[in-house]
Amino acid sequence: MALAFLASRPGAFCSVREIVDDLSLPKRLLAEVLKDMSRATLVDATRGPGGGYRLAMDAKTLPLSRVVEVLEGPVAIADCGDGCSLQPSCLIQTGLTQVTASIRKVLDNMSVADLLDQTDTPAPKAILSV
Amino acid sequence: MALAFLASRPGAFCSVREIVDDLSLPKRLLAEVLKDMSRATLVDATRGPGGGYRLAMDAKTLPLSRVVEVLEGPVAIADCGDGCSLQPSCLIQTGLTQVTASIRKVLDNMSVADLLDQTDTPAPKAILSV
DNA sequence: TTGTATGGCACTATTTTGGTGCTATTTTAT
DNA sequence: ATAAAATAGCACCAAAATAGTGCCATACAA
Repeated sequence: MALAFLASRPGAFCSVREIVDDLSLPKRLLAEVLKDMSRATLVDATRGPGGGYRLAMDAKTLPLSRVVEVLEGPVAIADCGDGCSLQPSCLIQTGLTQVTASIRKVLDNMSVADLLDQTDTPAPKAILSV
Repeated sequence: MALAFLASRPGAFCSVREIVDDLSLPKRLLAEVLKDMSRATLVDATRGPGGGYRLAMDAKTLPLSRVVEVLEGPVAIADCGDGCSLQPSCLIQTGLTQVTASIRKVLDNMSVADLLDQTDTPAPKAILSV
């Protein structure tokens, strides 16, 4: 939600207060999240009065997969691989990998700009054809 | 994993013990899960000696979306809608709905048969084209 | 130099999820 | 008949993940 907010005000630095007032989110929590995103260079930050955050790039070039990775770690539906004790007898590991890959593609092909409500977004580019 | 196991033994009733021994899963837990699936008619169950579970349909006709719904409820990446307090100020509700729809499509188009390790599965049919 | 704003880190609390205890009921083989 | 094998149901516990807070340091601009 915060990234969408920033995307709706391209280039402008928005303070946590500003965002929180508009979106009615817990201030401290959003601050924490934006710090993480700042560390991951998804957003630029400036301090002091008039400071705040802004997207570090065009919202169209920021895929959701990147956002998910920053907030929740690698895109996955299960912790398969390396240390899983079930691995030897697991019949579906490669299958799960395929599912994960497909979901990852969905997130790769949808950007923060696409996420924003379709008030001015022309056409979403993430279409799943079977 | 259990459904894949059952898919690998089409038509045969497999007991919880049998599955658990092969897959090294907690017996009691798998029993619970299979009960849920039985209630949801994903699997058939018979009691008594020689009884157990089997898939209620061809593994190819059982989409992963159905399995997810039974085990975890409606496919969703957030509880948007009705009772969400953030809804009025939320800028991404329709966007999230689109993401969910795309992910749902992935799960709709992949079956338990596809999930099974590609030892005899010809070609996965869930391919994501952009 | 003061007020506004982010940076960092540790910590608490709540929810979700993995897992268990116990008992009843159905079914088949002896 | 009856005992053993198996599912059905439900409440409960434990561990892990996630939402949220406290506190202080640091930077920046008027």
